[in-house]
Amino acid sequence: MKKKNTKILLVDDEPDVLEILSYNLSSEGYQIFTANNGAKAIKQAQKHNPHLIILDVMMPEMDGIEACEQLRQIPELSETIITFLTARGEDYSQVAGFEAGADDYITKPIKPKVLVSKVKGLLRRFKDVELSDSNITAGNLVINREQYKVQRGKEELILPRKEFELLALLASKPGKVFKRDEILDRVWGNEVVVGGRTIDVHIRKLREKIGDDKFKTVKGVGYKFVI
Amino acid sequence: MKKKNTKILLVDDEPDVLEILSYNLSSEGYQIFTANNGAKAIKQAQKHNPHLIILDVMMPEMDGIEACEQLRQIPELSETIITFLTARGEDYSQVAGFEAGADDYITKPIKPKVLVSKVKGLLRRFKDVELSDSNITAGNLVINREQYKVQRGKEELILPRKEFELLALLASKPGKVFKRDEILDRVWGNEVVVGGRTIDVHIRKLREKIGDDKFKTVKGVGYKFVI
DNA sequence: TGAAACGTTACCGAATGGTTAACATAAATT
DNA sequence: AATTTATGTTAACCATTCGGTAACGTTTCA
Repeated sequence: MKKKNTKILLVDDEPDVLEILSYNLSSEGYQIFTANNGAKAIKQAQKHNPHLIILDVMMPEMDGIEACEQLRQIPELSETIITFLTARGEDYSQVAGFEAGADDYITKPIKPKVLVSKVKGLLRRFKDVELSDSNITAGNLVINREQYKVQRGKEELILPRKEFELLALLASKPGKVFKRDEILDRVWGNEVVVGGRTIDVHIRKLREKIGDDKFKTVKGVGYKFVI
Repeated sequence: MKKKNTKILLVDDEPDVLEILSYNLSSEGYQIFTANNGAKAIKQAQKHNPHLIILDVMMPEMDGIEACEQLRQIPELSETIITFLTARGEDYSQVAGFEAGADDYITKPIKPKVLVSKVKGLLRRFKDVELSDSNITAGNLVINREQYKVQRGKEELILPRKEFELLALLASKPGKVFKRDEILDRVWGNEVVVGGRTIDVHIRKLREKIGDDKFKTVKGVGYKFVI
């Protein structure tokens, strides 16, 4: 899964903290939602079903611990990772936090680099589960995301990254036509702007390696992978 | 043996940590003793002859390593399992810990569930027999984390720490591509920031020692170990 | 037929990784 | 404690390849 589709909910009563977290994480490409108290956090969580929730312990009214406990009651959020923000040295809140069902904690003051790598680490766990048995099988192709390789029958193909991503996308739903927009979005990402012929060239390369017949052009729309 | 008769000695200088460990383990039915420094730990151990000692590495005065070494001198405690509490990523303390005679380690932050199941596991091992299965076998390599040794066929390789950790990580899932991010995170730890070529250099050394063909580069993604 | 969309090729620049040596630091040895 | 050795990291440079674009060719369909 692309970062773009990874949702993070930030909960803190201080706007400044929200802002810095927000800035750092969204510039990493995550999709960010925020809430400034426990009640709103729960609403947001139910609405967006985020992958990760970063929760300040110290908040007026409903504190982080309580919010966490309530979040953990929501079945849809059972797979969500919850991590606390605590001031350094507040050991007790860590203890209570784990009891309330948190998976980790992040200590203030927040260092952007540490934050980002911590978040990556936490999400990796989630991704690993997602990816672990996510081999795509399409026709005589087996696409293994974890190993970044493609098997066609007995032979093993190693594709460059973009080609691999493109193939993986198309083959994830054989027969489905992916619009050019959609392909750009999911393989290249929204930020990057590339020229009009770029996709074609990559399709060309795939056709060369995998077989002309596997990739059909739907004029005016996009491409599809057929078995 | 009934849990009720299983004695556990907890040693940590932070009362909060003692409290949570104590709470979780005693609610599992174990008989708990505590100490807040190395010297007291030794006294307690001699007095109660516990089955398991959980020892924080970082303590003022006598640290966990030293305490462990002294505990290991006591003949009555030869059957006692000693496990360390370490912060995640403190690889070295693990090494030193094993050298000092520890049987295992538990990483902070402590998650109650993990703690309990780990403790159960340790005690089960104690009941059964000594059997270390923390060896990774990949191809003709046997990687022994406990002894920090690598065997290739009959010959025994001693690798420097980082090289060993890197190899152990890659070989833990042969075929899986580990992204550079992930490698940095898991071998170097997420606070440490090292230059961009550091991983490459270590891969180079491994390739020299283990074999060029075992380590494949996936450009733009990372490295994988292949059998 | 001609405009729009896609296909193809060749080429270039940037990104990425490889390699070596030098430097820094930690460990071991005396 | 001083010296030597081993390990870890960085810097500098090289080699490769990947991704993208331009330019032109081809198909499609009104």
